[in-house]
Parts: sequence; C-alpha cells; structure tokens
Amino acid sequence: MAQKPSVPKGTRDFSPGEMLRRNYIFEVIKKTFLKYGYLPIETPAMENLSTLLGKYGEEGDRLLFKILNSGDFLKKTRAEDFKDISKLSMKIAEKGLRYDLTVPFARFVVQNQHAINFPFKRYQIQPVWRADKPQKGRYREFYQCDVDVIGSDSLLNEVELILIIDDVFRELGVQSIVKINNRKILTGIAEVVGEPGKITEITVAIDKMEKIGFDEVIKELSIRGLSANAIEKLKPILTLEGKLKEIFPKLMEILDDSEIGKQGIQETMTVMRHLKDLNINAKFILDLTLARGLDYYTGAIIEVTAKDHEIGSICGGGRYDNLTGIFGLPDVSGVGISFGADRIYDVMLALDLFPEDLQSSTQVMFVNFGEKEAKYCLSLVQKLRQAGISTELFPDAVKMKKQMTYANKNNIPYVVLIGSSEMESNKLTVKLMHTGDQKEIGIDELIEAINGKTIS
RNA sequence: GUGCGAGUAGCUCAGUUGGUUAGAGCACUGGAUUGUGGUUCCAGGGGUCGUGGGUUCAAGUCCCAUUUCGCACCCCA
Repeated sequence: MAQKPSVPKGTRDFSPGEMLRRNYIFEVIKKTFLKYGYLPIETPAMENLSTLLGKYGEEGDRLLFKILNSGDFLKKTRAEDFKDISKLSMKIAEKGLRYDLTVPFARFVVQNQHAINFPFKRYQIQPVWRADKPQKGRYREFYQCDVDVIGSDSLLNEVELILIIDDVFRELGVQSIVKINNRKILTGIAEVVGEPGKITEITVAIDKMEKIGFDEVIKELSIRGLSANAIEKLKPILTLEGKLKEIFPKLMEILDDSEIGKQGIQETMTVMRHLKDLNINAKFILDLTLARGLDYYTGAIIEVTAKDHEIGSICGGGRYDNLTGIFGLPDVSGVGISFGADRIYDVMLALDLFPEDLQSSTQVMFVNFGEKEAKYCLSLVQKLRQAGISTELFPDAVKMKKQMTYANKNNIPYVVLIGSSEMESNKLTVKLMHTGDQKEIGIDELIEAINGKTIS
C-alpha cells in the first residue's frame, strides 16, 4: 500500500463547507474591528527567536516551534554544545513560528514607531503555532484575531474592548461570559498576605478554583511553598461573594495596606461602572481567581467563555504596560484582546449557530452536451456572470446523470440545459433543483427572474 | 514532560473462548433510466487487519517491542 498521507499532529485541513463557516466568523470579527476604528496589519509567520523567547514564561518557551537553520545547521556547533539542549538550540535555530500576535505586534510598534500615529489601534487576524499536545479545543496551528490599542493608558480602551467582545458574540449568537480581573489586585493580594515574591504561585493556584475547588487550591498553595500564615490570610479573599457593590468595599479594606492593590480595584471599578451604563448583552463578572498565564500582563485581564459549551476560553487578553520596553521603547502601555476563531467555530458548530444559507456559491450550472453545445453556452454563461450571477459550465460532456449529481451535491439551485432543440428555438431549459420543475425561457428572462428572485 | 485508551476498505465501525475465502453502512463505478439529480432496486471494484518480532498445527484475535492518533494532567485561544 502507498504511504498514507496525513497532516502534522494538531493541524487540520478545511473543506469548502468548513471554510464558508470559518470565513463567516472572520468576517463578523473583522467588520466589528473596523467599526471601532482599528486598522489591519500583518507580520511574518516566523520571527527571530530572540524576539519570542522569554516573553511567555517558561512554559511558553517550551511550546515555541523552532525552525532549524537552513543548510548546514551544525556549522556553528561544537562538541560540548551537545551537552546543553538550550545552548544547542540557540546555535542551530535562529527563527521560530509566532506563538501569539501580541509580541510580534510590540516588535512591529517599536520598529515602526516613527511612522505610527499614537494611540495606535490595530487588528490582526493570522494563524499562530504552539507545540502543545493537541486535545479537545486545542490545536497546534490556530487563528487568533487580535485587537490592541497601544500608546494610551485610558481605561476607556478596556471598556471599548469589552464592547467589541459583546458586539462580536451578539452577532454570532454565542452567549458569552466575560470575566474581568486585574493583575494589580493579584499583586496587592500577594503583598497583603506577606508573600510578594510568590505572585505566580498564588495566581496559578487560585486560577484553578473553578476546576478543582477551594480545598484543593489550599492544598496546592501549600505545595507551592506558601506559609500557613499567608494561606490563612488568603482564605477570606478567595471566598468573597455577593454583589459587586459589597465586594469592592470589602476588598478595599483587605488591600488597604497595598497601594498597587487599591489602584487595581479603582481601575476595575471604573471599567465596571462604565459598562453598567451601557446596554451590554454579555454577562460580565469580576473574577478574582482569573489569573491568565502570560507573563506580560500588568493591569486588567479579561477572559471570555461560552455559556453553553465547555471548551476553555474563546477570547482573552489584558493590559501590558511595558511589552515594547523589552524592544527598546519604554513607557508605552497597551491593551488588547484575542478571539480564538477555532474555538468559536467549535462552539458554534456544537450549538448549531451557523446560518443556514452559507452553502453554495454557484447559482446556475450549464450542462455540457458536447463541443458544439458548450461553445454555444459560453457566451450565455458570460452574460449571466456579467449580470452578477455566479455561473459555471460543466467542463466535460459526460453523462447527464453525472452532471446532475454534481449540481445536486454542490447545492446549485438552477441547472440550464441547452441541446439541439434549445439552440434552434433560441431558448433554454432551466431546471429548478429543489422542486424538480423545469421551464423553457429566454436568457434575459432567466437573469431577470434570478436577480428579481421571482423564480424558485 | 506524566498518565490512560485506540489503530481492520477512501470514511465510520463490527469481527464470539484463537479455527474455512475478514464483514456492514456510507462513499465510488456500472445498470434499471442512451436529455434529467435528490428517493428506490440490482450488480461491481476496493484490505500486506499501523509496523516488526514471538507463542501456536493455526493469529485481525494472545504476548513483547515500536510507531501514529485520540483523551486527561500541566498550560492555554
């Protein structure tokens, strides 16, 4: 047997049917981004590894796809390099596939700072790659749809991004839950419990609250090296419940000794207050257990899940105060979110939310009866196309059954038959595929009927 | 990186305590219907049973190794 072809692990082909639905999602997202005044950019699939490494935490570095240098990639290595994998990989790979769109964007901003008009609002819809083990809702190649504002500290940007989230999911028909938190609150909590150096440990543990529950989180905190004293102080924070009006004052009290913590609460309250006055469809909630793994977030953090389908987050983001600083442009704050198109697709498919009429593009197919007939059809086909009706002529004069089957499978609603008698009468026979009826009419009549929708 | 499960026709899968020529549905091709699809009926093609080794008179079935894929953990869109 010939070698069975396949695609690399975690990557997928998309059939025409899938592409029509995917494009529908991309179009809704893109249209919304444009409506809010964001401009498109694109960056290369690959970046220098120096651009990518160290931006996503230890786990992120591990999940980067590295590209082997072309030619003799061992040229620069020495025997002792082979003892240390990370040293070796630096010598044999200088490029990597992008892991997200935010870091390449930061690089783009730094490189093009003189040409950019700040605050810069950009959107970017491109695939990213992660060397993760694939599983449900997780792919090694997937699309992110990013919107970011860079060069503005205003919390109005946070509000705007949440409005975009609401807009997109409202139009797609996905019931969404927007969770909001702030890294400064988490930093404040770490300070108040007396473990300012253990922010990562604390956030990673409490991030699992929903999944593993209160008791397990406490256990995990202890495993991660938090003192019993600190854990006791943390407990009342983790169990905070009730309405926002009640939570905020309580939090203020708890974080009274932490300037940064109080600032985080202020920011979150401001955003929430704005949102409250707007007509928002999505449920938005303050979730103190929301942490998000990416290292570069410094302020607001946002994560969106689908209410009716468990698949992880379908959109996420936050504010980063100094991402461009790493590339030599300090004090430029940005905030952005990223829609996960592939997961949104999975949610919409599972909940059957795609519109029905995304099917075929061809409206009319001409049957091919032979060389003479096909030649006669060509000008008529062009006439239909010029009238804006997407039309095709079957390329081969094969059996009619075959041609009809083709039209049927592609959901082509009208089939035109022109044989010798039609050529003589200067008319055409059109078959309406959903009813099976057929009638003999002229070409102009057909165009008028289709464009006027008086035929069905 | 850790754990669990599965690889049989193009696809989805069945295959009994090991026992003739490995089956079904869908898809494909031809016919009923030479200018008529979607429904129906008839016929046909298509398999080194993931790969390598072992046990046995006999292996799709049991054992070992290997590989690929899926699921969960970690982390994430």
